[in-house]
Parts: sequence; C-alpha cells; structure tokens
Amino acid sequence: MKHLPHKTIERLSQYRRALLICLDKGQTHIYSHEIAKIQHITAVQVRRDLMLIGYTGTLRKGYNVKELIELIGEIIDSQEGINVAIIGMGNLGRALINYFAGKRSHLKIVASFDINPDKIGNTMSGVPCFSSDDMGKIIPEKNIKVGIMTVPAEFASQTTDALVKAGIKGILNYTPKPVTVPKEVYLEEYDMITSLEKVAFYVKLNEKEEE
Amino acid sequence: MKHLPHKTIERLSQYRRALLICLDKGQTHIYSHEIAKIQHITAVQVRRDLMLIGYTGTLRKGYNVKELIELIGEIIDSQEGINVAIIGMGNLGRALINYFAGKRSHLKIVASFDINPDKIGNTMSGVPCFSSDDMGKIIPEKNIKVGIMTVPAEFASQTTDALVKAGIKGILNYTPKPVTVPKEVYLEEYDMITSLEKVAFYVKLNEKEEE
DNA sequence: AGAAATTTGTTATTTTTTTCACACTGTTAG
DNA sequence: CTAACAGTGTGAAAAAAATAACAAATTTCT
Ligand SMILES: NC(=O)c1ccc[n+]([C@@H]2O[C@H](COP(=O)([O-])OP(=O)(O)OC[C@H]3O[C@@H](n4cnc5c(N)ncnc54)[C@H](O)[C@@H]3O)[C@@H](O)[C@H]2O)c1
Ligand SMILES: NC(=O)c1ccc[n+]([C@@H]2O[C@H](COP(=O)([O-])OP(=O)(O)OC[C@H]3O[C@@H](n4cnc5c(N)ncnc54)[C@H](O)[C@@H]3O)[C@@H](O)[C@H]2O)c1
Repeated sequence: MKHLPHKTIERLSQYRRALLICLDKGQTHIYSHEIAKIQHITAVQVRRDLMLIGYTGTLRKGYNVKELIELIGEIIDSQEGINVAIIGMGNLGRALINYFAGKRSHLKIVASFDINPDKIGNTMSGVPCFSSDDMGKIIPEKNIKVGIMTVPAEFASQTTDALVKAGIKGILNYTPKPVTVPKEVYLEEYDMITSLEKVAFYVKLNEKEEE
Repeated sequence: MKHLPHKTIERLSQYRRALLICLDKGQTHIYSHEIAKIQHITAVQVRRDLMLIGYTGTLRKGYNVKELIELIGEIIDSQEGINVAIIGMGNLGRALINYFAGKRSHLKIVASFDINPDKIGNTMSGVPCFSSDDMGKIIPEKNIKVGIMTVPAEFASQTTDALVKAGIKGILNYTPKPVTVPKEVYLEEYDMITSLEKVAFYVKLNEKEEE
C-alpha cells in the first residue's frame, strides 16, 4: 500500500465507528451503500476507500463487519497503543477526559497537565493531573506521544513549545490560536467557531436561495 | 460572486480570527504570506481566497486588516445575526456555552435544552435552559436557526428529528453518532475521536518512516 | 532617475479527490 | 436452467483544490 489519502484516513475511522455499532447489533455483513448512507457519502467512495486498504468483500453479501473492523484497526491503530495527554484541565479538558477515558484501547490518556495548584495532584476519570512545569519529565517518562491542547488561547504557543521540547510527536490543538510546530511533529487544529460559522453561512445561503 | 469553495468558507472564518488578533495589536496592514504562515497554508492560497471574495489589497502594503475583517463579515455573517441553541447541557454542552456565550455578536446562543429536571430552569452564562419537550415551541418563538447537538449518542437521532420538526435550519453534531436530516437542513458533523485517531495515525506513520 | 526588491492578482498547471461507467459474478425468481 | 437483479471492483473521467508561474505595480535603494 502506497499512501492513503488524508480524507480516507478520516473516513476509515468513521467507518469503524459505524461498524462497531453494527457489530453490537449482531450484524455480520454490511453493503457499501449502507456504510455510505450512515456517513452521508456515496457507495463508490466507500468501495474505493476499502479498495485502497486492500479489503475485498463478498459479492452480493457485502463486507464482513468483524473482519473489516480488524483490518481498519491494523491500518490506523498502532499495535502498541499510543499514550495521550491533555493539557489544560478547564471546561473543555475535563469534558474530553471524561469522554475519552477508557473508550479506545489503543489510545490511552495517561496524564493531564495544568498550572492551577488546585488541580495538580488530583485524579480525574483515573487520569492524574501534573504540573505543566513537569511536562519535560513526565512526557518522556510515560512515553506520551500525543497531546490534546485545551489551555487558554494565550498560552497556546508556549504550551506547544514546551510539548515539542518534551518530545511530543503529535498535537491536537483545540485552542482557537493557531500554533507552529517543527515538521516532524504532526499538528491538527480544530476550531469550533469555524464549524459554527460555516453552518451559519450555509443556513443563510439556503435561505437566500429559497427566495 | 458565484459560489465559494467549501474550504474557502472555512478559511475565511480562520483568517478573520487571525485578523482580529492583529487588529487588537494595532496592526493596520498584513501581507498574504503573514496570514498564510499563521494558518499553515501558502500565500497564494490566501490571495486566491481573497480574490474569490473580490477583495483587493494595496500593492506592497498588503491587506487592510480592518477592511478585510469587515468584508469577511459581510460575506460569511448574516446581518440580522443567527440565533443558536445548544441541546444537551452535559460536560461538553456546558463547556461550549461558557466558551461561546458573548463571543461572536452575530452568533447568539439564546437557549439550551436538556431533559434533566435539575438543569431545566437554570441559566448558564446568561443562557436559559428549557426542557427538550419544548423545543417545538421555543425554537420558532426565539427564531433559532442553528442547533449544536451535545446529547448522549443514543439520543442523537431523536433529537435531530425533533430539531428538524421544530424548524431548525442547521445542525452542528458533536455526537459520535451520524444523523440524517432532510436536504434543506445543513448538517455538519464533527467527531473528536476521528481527529485524535488521525493524529495518532500520522504519528505512527512518521515513526515508521524514520526507521 | 533607474535598478532591484517585494508583493499583489490572475491565468495556467498540477495534484488530489470524487464520481462515472461498466465489467464481472453470485443469487434469486420464475 | 436461465434471465433479471444486486452487489463488488476498478480504470477512466470529471470536479475540486492547491500550486506554480509570472505580469504589473509600488517602494526602496543606490
Ligand atoms: N470550552 C469550550 O467549549 C471550548 C470550545 C472551543 C475551544 N475552546 C478553547 O479551549 C481552550 C480551553 O477552554 P476552556 O473553556 O476549557 O477554558 P478554561 O479557562 O475553563 O480552562 C483552561 C485551563 O487551562 C489551565 N491552564 C492555564 N494555563 C495553562 C498552562 N500554561 N499550562 C497548562 N494549563 C494551563 C487553566 O488552569 C484552566 O484549568 C481555550 O483556548 C478555548 O478557547 C474551548
Ligand atoms: N465530553 C466530551 O468531551 C465529548 C467529546 C466528543 C463528543 N462528545 C459527545 O457529546 C455528547 C455529550 O457528551 P457529554 O460528555 O457532554 O455527555 P453528558 O452525559 O455529560 O451530557 C449529556 C447531557 O445531555 C442531556 N440529555 C440526555 N438526553 C437528552 C435529550 N433527549 N434532550 C436533551 N438533552 C438530553 C443529559 O441530561 C446531559 O445533561 C455525547 O454524545 C458525547 O459522545 C463529548
């Protein structure tokens, strides 16, 4: 396999989640158009993605749910698992830790960091909170590869620098402040305001078109 | 102007945020490559986007920060503003309401909904919480156009249906459960697990390539 | 004043992503 | 048994997005 399109990676993760639900319901096989419907895309797109990862279904029966889940896992998960930290135990950080903790086995949240002394030393959803000053020590020690950044925007840059210095390999930045990392660190930024403004834009557009 | 690429819309929102920060700092002009650097894209891309919205900068001086902010506002905001509701006042819902409330003037969070009697009747960050049973009444009454969905995944579908029935025009779904809406409703889904898995994937990939 | 440097605006090109179109093949109904 | 059907797999085409290339214009330097 050469290299998978960016978008395919995202969709594979989404397919898997849909498939896990099907598996729970006891469904053994699924058609490309069923997956497509769930994800609001076309069946061809699904088949193409699966072609890219080299999975081939059964003619007229569709894809084997269990097999496909496993294959997607082989592609997008790393066997050893990846340790993750959340930096900034505020509203968003707490929501995330609650949500993620114990969900995905290969993505383990093993630490959180904050500067507020009231938070340092506590444990939340089984995840201990350390002082941000100790990132340089804890991150290599716990073999943390990925950091989810939920500090106030004004601390985004300095936190990023500290993470990079501590040897982090990937950052998911939920701060609205774009940050910069060296090219060996993978950076993903997501801004909720952008999503909301986008929805608002298309709502407005639809309304205009109706006139 | 014909129609702007999907991606351009997202970037415009991001440019604006970057520009607002510049404005605060007293910067009056900005070059395309400065904007580009902040957003991790190329200067050509920025110039192209601005070309699409018909903004033209000053040669050798760059773009007028204030003017550009205003133009972007004219393009992506609706003058009357858009009223927004959050459905599901759990961890994520509360984080969002705290975060959004009073941030963007044209996007006003005017209501929240929940089924938990302890939450109904309360006010958070100035936003009143109503019973989800009343969505059909409150949404048209308060002229709410967009709903941010943060209910537990298992309630995603029924909440969506209720929102659509109440006349909502756009939904931002933060639930990991994909939902279906009629085509006149704009739907945006975002799944944090997908983002995290994507980061993990590329981290793993980078490590492999280093070998 | 003229040359060099810098930045915009836009056309053309390339790359990436999506969709089309259709061959192929089990399955089912008659 | 066979024809119609319903699905997969994939090369080719189209569409969308990003990048390159460069003319034009303004500032700055000499
Ligand atoms: N709350 C949301 O729904 C939401 C949505 C989108 C984006 N965001 C962004 O996420 C970030 C956090 O939002 P929030 O609502 O949780 O804010 P918050 O103020 O509730 O939490 C911030 C936390 O970070 C800690 N902190 C401050 N400086 C730090 C540092 N240098 N190192 C480590 N921790 C530090 C604070 O002690 C606090 O616990 C902000 O940048 C915000 O813009 C939040
Ligand atoms: N917490 C996170 O960081 C996070 C991250 C990504 C996605 N999510 C998703 O967001 C959703 C909410 O997460 P959370 O952590 O806030 O969960 P939560 O359990 O803390 O909150 C859910 C809230 O929704 C309310 N609710 C339940 N049924 C409802 C209904 N029919 N109508 C209106 N309100 C209803 C509950 O009373 C509760 O207040 C979940 O689907 C979760 O998967 C959460």
